[in-house]
Order: sequence, then structure tokens, then C-alpha cells
Amino acid sequence: METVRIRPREEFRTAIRSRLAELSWPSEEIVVERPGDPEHGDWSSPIALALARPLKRSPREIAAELVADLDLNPDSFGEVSVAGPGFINVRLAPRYLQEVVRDILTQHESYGRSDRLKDRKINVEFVSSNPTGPLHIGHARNAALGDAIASLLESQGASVTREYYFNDAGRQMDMLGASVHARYQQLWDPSFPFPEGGYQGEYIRDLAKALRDEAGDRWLETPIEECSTAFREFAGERMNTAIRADLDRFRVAFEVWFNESALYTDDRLKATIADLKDAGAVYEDDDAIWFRASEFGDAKDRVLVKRTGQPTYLLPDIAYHRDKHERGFDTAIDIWGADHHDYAIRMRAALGALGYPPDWLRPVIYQQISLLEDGQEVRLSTRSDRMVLLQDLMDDIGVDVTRYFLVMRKGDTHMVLDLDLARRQTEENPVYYVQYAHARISSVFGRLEEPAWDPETAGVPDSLDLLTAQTEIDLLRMLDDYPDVIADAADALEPHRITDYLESLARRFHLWYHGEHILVEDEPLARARLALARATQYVLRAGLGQLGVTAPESM
RNA sequence: GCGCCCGUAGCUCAGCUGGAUAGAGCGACGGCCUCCGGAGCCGUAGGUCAGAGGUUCGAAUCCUCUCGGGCGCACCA
Repeated sequence: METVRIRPREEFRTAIRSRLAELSWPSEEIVVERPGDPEHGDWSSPIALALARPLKRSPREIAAELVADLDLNPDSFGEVSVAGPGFINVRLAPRYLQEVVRDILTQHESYGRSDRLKDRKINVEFVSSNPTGPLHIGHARNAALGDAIASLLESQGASVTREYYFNDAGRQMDMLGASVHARYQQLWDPSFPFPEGGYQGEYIRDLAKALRDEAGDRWLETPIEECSTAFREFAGERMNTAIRADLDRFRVAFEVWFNESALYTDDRLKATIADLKDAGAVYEDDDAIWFRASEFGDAKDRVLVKRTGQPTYLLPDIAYHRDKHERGFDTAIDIWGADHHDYAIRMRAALGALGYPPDWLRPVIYQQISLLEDGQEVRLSTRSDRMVLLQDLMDDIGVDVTRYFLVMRKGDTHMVLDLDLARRQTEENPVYYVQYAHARISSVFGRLEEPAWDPETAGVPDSLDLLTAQTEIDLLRMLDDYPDVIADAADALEPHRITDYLESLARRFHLWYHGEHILVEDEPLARARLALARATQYVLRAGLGQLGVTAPESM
């Protein structure tokens, strides 16, 4: 990785810190932020306001004294001022901003990346849908979020494993088999009873037909007790394949597919109970084995092993997380729907009992999606017979739009997706807005008659100092923000910050494009602008790439 | 009843660890193609940040309560 220049924000912060030290003033935390109004400057610190009380002096006085001898590199900073009630504002030097183009063009794909998490081994577990049905829109949000979060962490140098947990050992698999069995029987005898609580949905009938096509009436006379395994395995395998195919098409790739059943093959459940017992977190009551969860932050104690001797869902899941820990992950991130928020507390309690650090598990909870269709709001749940399948969504609005839409809202907002609107694929779609900016840049280069002016072949021009138009400065400032935006998004596990950023960046680009002509006669100026255009294109592509969205050359 | 999440412009949503006159997109209204793609750009209108208290030099942001919506409260998974 090329040398990365010191970020001005950090430089500003450092300068304030050392000035505070000189004056022997307190310096616990130094806030540096983007002023709401760009007229106030590029970075601003309210430190003087915070110090007014402990120092018992007016904030403006404090600010003036801080600014009097602030050690700021003139290559990076221009004007420094005290404004309003005592804010210290600094403006970036045009030269600094112009050089951002060089940074981007030389660092190319590594611009915005960092190695600050390079020692971290992080497991991101997501989707983890049971193979009892096809993926629907809820899983899609999970997949889009999880994959984007994993990418963001990778961008900061972390070693990330994307993992999928298949609950293939529980009773729901039996129910799946029984459901398919009933539909299979119904192909000959429509009055054959469907099991109570069985899986509704057309896909069960499809599975039954597939089995008939494959095995004919071979199972027709066999009693259910003798063929339940065959039905369960057939259906599970088919669903598994279908899920993988959907995810593949959705451009989500997992390194590890973990089967719950693997936890039963050795003594991992027993070992987990033993560990919890060592921690004094297990007791027996009413012939069941309990986890003393209430002592670890949960509302009440939880059963690990039922009276029947069967483990609950919780036990293998604790064993699974214990397994992740033993595999050496520093952090485990689980992407869970809102119906799991209580479960997250339970799991953290269990991991706390095992002695893991409190933030070893970082659950990301996302709220349910509502659909707006024909002007009516439709809520979706797994049990609802109304499901919007991921594959249908991809057919309707495409992978790019689906992925973008599902990460553009914060996870904890109850988002409403207007299906009619999304299907329309028109200009109101922010995805196209961003992609269009990228394609437009390609188009400019397609019209370039002097290929030697393209920075991709000719390198960075010497004329970057000609980028002085206001729209250019604004665009440069936006490009300079990218590394901070991506780092913050990674730390917060919030991919929606990237979509917000990309829309702003695209807007800055379109504004510039309308204000200034890129392909001008004047060679140095044209080359400077072409360089800015390329730099913008790289960042657009990188940002979209973080979200798994393509950056088309033309549309 | 208890727990978690949410309540910001007509609609969908941003607002980063509290900071200087609350933002964007869509929709509405009015403009801009002899000029690198008009999938674009410019302008106008539109908000008691659900409500009430509190903390603070400063609150959409933190705390408490109320109201409204979602989700969860199994020896189901």
C-alpha cells in the first residue's frame, strides 16, 4: 500500500491536542466535525465551548488563545478562524484537495482501504436460513447487509470469514419431510391429509412433483415411518441447493457452510454444558438442565436440555458460537432479524458465562420489511402464505437494485419497500442515479480523441492545480471524505452510510459536469479534469463494489 | 403486563461519539437539450424533529414519563 498522507482531520485534532498540552489545559476528547454549513469551513471543533466551564473563561477567548499558535501544515490547511460562540474552523488548502486526485489515481483500488484491523479475525454469520423453504425478502435484507458488512470490515484489513449456519438437525426438518410426503401422496390421492403445522407454499408441491419425476410411485405404499428419512433428505438437499443457487446469483459467497448436525457427531454439546457447569451457570430442575441466564443479564433462566433428554435450540447454538471462538475469531458478528433480539441477549449471556469478552459477539439486528404493493402495505412473515421470494425480486428489479435498496436504510428502521416503484425501474431510483454518474464518465472517455490524456495510460498530470472551480473544490472535498466514510461505516457496521455517500458523490459529480466542460481545448486543463473524472469513477466503483453492486460502463 | 426497536417535510428516509439558521430523494409547481448521454441540472413550496418534563453554555440526538406503531416474551426452531 502506498504511503497515505495524514488525514487533515487527524492532523487538526493532533494540533489541538498538543496546543492544549502546551497550555496545560484538559484534553479528554477532542471533537472534530464537519460543519453543517460549508461556509464555516471544512473542519470544525467546538473544543473551546467545552472548555469554557472548567476554565471559567469565555469560549471565544479560549478559542483565540488556542488558535494563536496552532501547528498546522500549510500544505494541508488554509484559513483558520474563530466563529460563532467559539468554534474553531479550518479550511483545507486547495493544494491539498487537488492532490487527492493523485492519491486516488496512484492508490487506485486501495484508496479508502486501510490496514488498521489487520490483526483482527472476524466471523460474519448471516442468512443462516433453515433449508425448509426458499429465501424470501427478509433473508435478502439479511444477505445484503451481512455481505456488505463483511466487505466493509475487509476494507479495513480484517480477515473476514463469511459463514452460513444450517439448522439441519431439528424437528423442522422432519416437518419438511412430512409436508413433502403429504403432497407426494396427494398427487395420487388429493384427500390425503396434510400434517398440522406443515409447510404451506407452492415449493412443497414442486418438491413432491420432483420426487415423483425421479422415483415414480416407489414410496406410494411405504408407511411414513419407513420413508420419512428419505423424504427429509430429499427435500433438505433440494432446498439447500436452491438456497445456494439464489445466493450465488445474489453475488454472495460463503467460505464456510456449517451444519448444525456436525455439532452432534462428537461431544461438543456435552463439552459446552461442562464449560457452563464449570462456570457455575448450570443446574437441574424438573428433570431438565437449565442455564442460569438470569445471572448473566437475561430476563430468566433457559432450558438447555429438555426433560425428554433432547437439547433445545439454544444449546447447539451456544456450542456453535463456542466453536467459532475455538477457531480463533476475535469477534463474531451475527446478522439477525428483529424476532431474534431477545435471543441475542440470551446468547450474549451464555457467552458471558463462558468468559468471553462482552463485545465478542456483536449482533446486528435488522427490522422487518413491509411491502407496498398496489398501494397496500403487506407485512411479511415466514409463516405467511404471502412471500416475496428473493428469486422473484431478482427477476423483477435485478440484483443491483435489490442489493442497493436493502442496504440503503439503517438496519433498525422498519423499512417499507414500494414494490411497484422498484419494479418500474425508472429515474426515481437512486441506484441508477449513482450508476449513471459512473457510466457518464466512461462515456466522456469514449469521446476522448487523445488517449494519451487519459491518466490511466499517461499517469497523473502536473496540472492538478488548475482544478479551482467551486464545483471542483466541492467534488474534491467529497472524494477526500471517502476513507473516513468507509472507516466509520465499518466500525458502526452500517452499510447505509455508503449509499448516502455515493448519492452525494454522484450529485457532486453531476453538478460539476454541468458547470464545467471536461473535454476542453486547453490540454493541461483537460488533463486535470480527466484526472478528476477518473478519480471520481474509481471511488464510485469502489463504493458500489463494497455493496456488491456493479458499476456499468454504459446503461 | 414485561423486554427490545421505531415515531424527523405529502411519501420513503439521512442526521456520525449532543454543537452554529433541521437535510436528501421521490411527489407538487416553474424553468434548462445548436454544447462531453436530459437516467441529468437549476429554482419554488413544504417540518410545533409524536407529546410533556429534565440534564446542559447548547438537545432531533442523553434521561424520565405519556401516546402511537413493530417485534419478542416455549422444555418451537
